[in-house]
Amino acid sequence: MTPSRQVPGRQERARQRREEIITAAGEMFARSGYRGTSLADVAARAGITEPGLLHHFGNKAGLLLAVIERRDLDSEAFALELLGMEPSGRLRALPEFARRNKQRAGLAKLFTVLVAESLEPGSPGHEHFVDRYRSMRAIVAENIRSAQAAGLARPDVDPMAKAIEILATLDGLQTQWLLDPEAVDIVATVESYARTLERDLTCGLP
Amino acid sequence: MTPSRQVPGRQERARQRREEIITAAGEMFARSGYRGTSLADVAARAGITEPGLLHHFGNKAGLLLAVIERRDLDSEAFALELLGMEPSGRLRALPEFARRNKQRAGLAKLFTVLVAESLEPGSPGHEHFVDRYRSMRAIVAENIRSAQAAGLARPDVDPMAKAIEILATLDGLQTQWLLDPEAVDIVATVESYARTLERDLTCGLP
DNA sequence: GTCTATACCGGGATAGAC
DNA sequence: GTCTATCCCGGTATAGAC
Repeated sequence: MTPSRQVPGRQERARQRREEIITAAGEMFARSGYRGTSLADVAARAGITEPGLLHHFGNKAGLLLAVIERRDLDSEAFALELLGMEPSGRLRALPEFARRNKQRAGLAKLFTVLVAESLEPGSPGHEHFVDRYRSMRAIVAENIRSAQAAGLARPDVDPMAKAIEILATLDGLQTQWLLDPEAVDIVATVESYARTLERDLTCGLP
Repeated sequence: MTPSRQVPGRQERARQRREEIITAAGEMFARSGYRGTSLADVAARAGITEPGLLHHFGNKAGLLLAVIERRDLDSEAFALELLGMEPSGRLRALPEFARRNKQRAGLAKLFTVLVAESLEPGSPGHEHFVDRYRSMRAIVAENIRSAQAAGLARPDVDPMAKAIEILATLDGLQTQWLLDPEAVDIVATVESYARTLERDLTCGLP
């Protein structure tokens, strides 16, 4: 029997160590990208040696996948939160999303940087991001469909085309903001876009 | 006196060589990013040795800047073309832009990849892309302003906010398309977005 | 202007002790 | 599970001949 105790056990300690390393790696990847970050960079920041690091993740790509996985848990939590809301209030939640992202700019940057590094088929994260976008598009499209069914959106918009467009805009706003935070107020522009979207979906509606 | 002749002179030959190298570098940067590409990769593709390559550009960052400069000439040509059109026809030119970009996917990818690698202040291309986005936003905003003055767009949209939003959407559509060309038809989605935009700018207009 | 040769560093990864 | 030591590769860049 392996008794569970108050004091962290061996496995628990290891898990914590892993989490610390993933956090360190995420910070470095956001700054310099996957390719621009060395295992030594991550190891130094996590207070471990390179072999110690590789013990947990096998190789550098394994570390990347762990970082991506962690980020996904975070964004999934947000998606669930959004889906738990009234359909009519989801648009209004967008600025709140932006506000939260602004607090954790590192996470936003991580996503933007890793997607760009994953454009090429065969790169370590490629499959993952392809799948992820497909499922995000499907979720948003389904939302639009239900809004249409409820009479909250014009029936003549193509849900998938609009879903692509919405994700595109949010991504693009984020990129411009990350590049030049002085010139682009992410919260204000997302707020403005939410109004655009509301107008767009309801324009000409009885 | 240095006579200009029919046969390419020494300087002309050198310029051509430079252009060939820049082309090769652009292709490699688009595929693997700046950081993921080695001078050896570029040299091999251009049919030259590494020292030969460095003779022309000094160092790797110099090569990057040359690639960026070339890409800019291309996009400036498009901007001028667009500005030469009737204001009312510019929206309809967007899909044509997308169609052209589709033919030269490498150039689109190059831009997307390099922007992401330039998010961090201090990276080789950072200043350049900050400036470039600022001027693109200014141009688009000015276009919106003149459309408003001509009664072609609702006067209550903030031109700069809308400019940010338009560039964001086009960038984001491009990213999704590059990541997953099977799932995202870039021409169709840009066409759809152009309609969105037209509706948005004129919705409720007398 | 392009080459060969080479310096020199930093990268990822492994072996094996503790 | 973490360390030290080490391997070996590939990276950028320079020196100097032609």
